[in-house]
Amino acid sequence: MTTEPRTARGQETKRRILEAAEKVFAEHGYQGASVSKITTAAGVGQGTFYLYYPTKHEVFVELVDDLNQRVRQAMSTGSQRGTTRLESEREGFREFFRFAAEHPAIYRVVREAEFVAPEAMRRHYTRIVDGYVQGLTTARAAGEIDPDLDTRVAAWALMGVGEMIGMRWILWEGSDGEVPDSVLDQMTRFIRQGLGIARPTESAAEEHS
Amino acid sequence: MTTEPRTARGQETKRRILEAAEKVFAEHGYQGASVSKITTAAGVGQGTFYLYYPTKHEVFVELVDDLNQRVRQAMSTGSQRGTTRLESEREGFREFFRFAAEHPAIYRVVREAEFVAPEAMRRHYTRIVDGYVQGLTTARAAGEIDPDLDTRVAAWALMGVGEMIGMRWILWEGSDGEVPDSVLDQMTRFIRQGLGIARPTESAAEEHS
Amino acid sequence: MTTEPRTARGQETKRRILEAAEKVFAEHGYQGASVSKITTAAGVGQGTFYLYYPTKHEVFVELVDDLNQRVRQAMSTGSQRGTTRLESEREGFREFFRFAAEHPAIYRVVREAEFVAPEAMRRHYTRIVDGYVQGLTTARAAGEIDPDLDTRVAAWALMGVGEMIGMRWILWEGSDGEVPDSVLDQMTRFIRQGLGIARPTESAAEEHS
Amino acid sequence: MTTEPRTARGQETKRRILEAAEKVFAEHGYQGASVSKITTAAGVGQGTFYLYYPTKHEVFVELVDDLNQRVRQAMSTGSQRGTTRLESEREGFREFFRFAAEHPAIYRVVREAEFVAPEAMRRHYTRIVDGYVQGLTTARAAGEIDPDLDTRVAAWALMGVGEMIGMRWILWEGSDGEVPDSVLDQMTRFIRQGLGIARPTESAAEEHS
DNA sequence: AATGAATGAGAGTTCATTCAT
DNA sequence: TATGAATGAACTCTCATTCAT
Repeated sequence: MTTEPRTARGQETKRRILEAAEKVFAEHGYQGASVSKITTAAGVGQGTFYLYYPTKHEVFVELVDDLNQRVRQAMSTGSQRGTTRLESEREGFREFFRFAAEHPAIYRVVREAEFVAPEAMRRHYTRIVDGYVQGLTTARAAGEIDPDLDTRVAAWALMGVGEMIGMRWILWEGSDGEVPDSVLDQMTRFIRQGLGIARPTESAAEEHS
Repeated sequence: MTTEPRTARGQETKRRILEAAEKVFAEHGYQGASVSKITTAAGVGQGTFYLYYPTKHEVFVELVDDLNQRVRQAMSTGSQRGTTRLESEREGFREFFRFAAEHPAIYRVVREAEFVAPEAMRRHYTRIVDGYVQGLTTARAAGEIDPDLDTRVAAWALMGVGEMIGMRWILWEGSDGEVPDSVLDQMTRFIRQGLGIARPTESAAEEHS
Repeated sequence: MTTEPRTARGQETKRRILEAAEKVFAEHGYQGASVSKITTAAGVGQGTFYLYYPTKHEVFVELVDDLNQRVRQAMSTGSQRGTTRLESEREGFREFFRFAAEHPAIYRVVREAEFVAPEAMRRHYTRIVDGYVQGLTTARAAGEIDPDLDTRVAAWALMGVGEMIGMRWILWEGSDGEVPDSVLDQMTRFIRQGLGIARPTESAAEEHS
Repeated sequence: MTTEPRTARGQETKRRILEAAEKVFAEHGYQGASVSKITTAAGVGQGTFYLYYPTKHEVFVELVDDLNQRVRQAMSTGSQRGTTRLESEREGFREFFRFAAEHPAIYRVVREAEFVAPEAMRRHYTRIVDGYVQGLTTARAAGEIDPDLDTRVAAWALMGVGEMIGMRWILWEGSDGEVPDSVLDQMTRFIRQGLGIARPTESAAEEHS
């Protein structure tokens, strides 16, 4: 739905607009953001915006999709660091929180977007949940988690836990917030038990005080 | 911050404006709602609005607080129906979902509000979480739940689970959605385990197929 | 489709806007006219315009209808001055030209409007033609004109003659143009013969030098 | 005022732009047409337009002149088919209507142009009228028409009749409208009488039922 | 010759808010 | 208490035109 530039110069311009959009949306929210704020931030003329995006709504959608891709990438990277299911979850969340802390936009803007671009939002959440479902299904097959758990419901529950904790400790605690280890520990404990994962052996350090 | 009417007629007018505001915000979101839409829906003149509310923002805050009160009331009622901690949680959520299904506004609008009225939002979430913390603390003292769990973190986690499941099954599944019992069961199971509540005796019916 | 003011003050304002619109449309044409030019000319704020007219298009339609009413009134008045069919036609045209000379807007704007508000234009022309048809039908019944003439076709033909002559001699000859008597005479002669009206007796003065 | 291409390739390009302009102006009117729509329709880059036309206004003028030439050609051809003055008029109009039916653009666009390019319009009308004047003058010299008629006034009257009938029966009756023979007959009758042409002998078929 | 990129002025329209009645 | 009138700033979006390649 967006127009692809045909020259290198154009691509550069479009990229700058998208970056500016992220900054502006993050600072003012969807409604508070205006095309003119975006173009000013990007250092281009107002009309230039419409060369690449038909509407303000459309940049927003592209931005959400872009952020979604990046956050999933981050989570996936974190997840692969873990050797057990639990470690995977924990590291996935850690990366998620880190990403969120570096891009508070994703929280604020994405949450606000439910009203303004529902499809984009659903795509966003669904994609993340799909990742969880896959991981959980594999884990269940391997006997690592409660065999009676519905992986889809569990996945949405995990999503919710992560989102809420993130909102509370990252967004609310000032802009450079970070989820403290103690909270991450408690959260991991809750999730471990919720998923029915056996308690790690004493040697395994669950509690990184 | 809002002006209290001095006559009965005035009270009636203010009430009608608030009701209209709920309807209009629910339908159009915060930005899409206009004062004129609200006054039209309320059947009063445009100027009348400003007799009771100094700004559009202020009705919104009052509305959020009002909804918050009602949702907490509903949850509390449900909660008291339960005889064990687990039943309390389950019934609390059930009422929460029921309320949400009847007032999809609360989800949409409240979620959107994060940006537009952050203080109101924090108050909203904090109040609900406070209720949870209280319940959980009592339960922990009674030995009903995992003694090592940080009740505050757990409360936020519960909040997140409820919100996300509600969003997914109530808002997304069409407007008259309802969370199916099977999902509520799975969710309850996840929470029971997460909180470290002992499995109910066989006689207790956890699985309402 | 326009909003009626509920107070005297409002009516006055709406009237001023319509008057300003006539002036501005006359000067700049439909496209060249802007709402802001109109409101400036009317001495009101830009937003005030939208209190009474939903769009620029809508004032235009109201204006065309208004002009139409006035021009038909003028023609009718002139027409009634004549004692014979021919005199009626002649005097009707004379008034038409006089009106057009005083309101060059009607020509320019109305002609331009075919593209921008076709319905309004058709209404305009049809109403005028209807007047002609009525007059011609009566005259035909009275044996005053060619009995084999289709009054509808004749009416459109008359319309065309008047419009074109008016455009040529009023609009083109400078803004305060007036159709010279000699032209009106020639035109009347053409029409008299075209309609098959018997030549007036010598005593009757057809040629008003 | 337009730039003449120096190569065959350039000529081809300019021609394509003019053709595209006709289509686009016909569809959207003068203001609704944009240079970018024209260049897109022509399949050339936006900048290319300005190689051949200094402004949007200028293509329009060229287009009007072009259409004028074609319509006069068509009328002339029809006219020459007639053996008497009356037949000439009738056949001229027939071709005019045929052309208009095939190019509704000419009506709409040309009429709209009065405001946007008055000089072009006057040239357009004047040229057609000049043709009439010439024909009528010849006919008058040959004693075919009313010797007291001012040929110039009569020519403008004829113009008006044709335009109005065409507008009514071609533009309004759906896009593939055609002036019915009965209307053409009536119109011819009106004109014949108006011009003071003697009634054709019985053998001549005036009424093509 | 041809093009896509870029621009900024200006368009129509909305709306929270103020004010006179 | 209640109201409709009025406003102007701000918004999104369009477009004729210029320019570097």
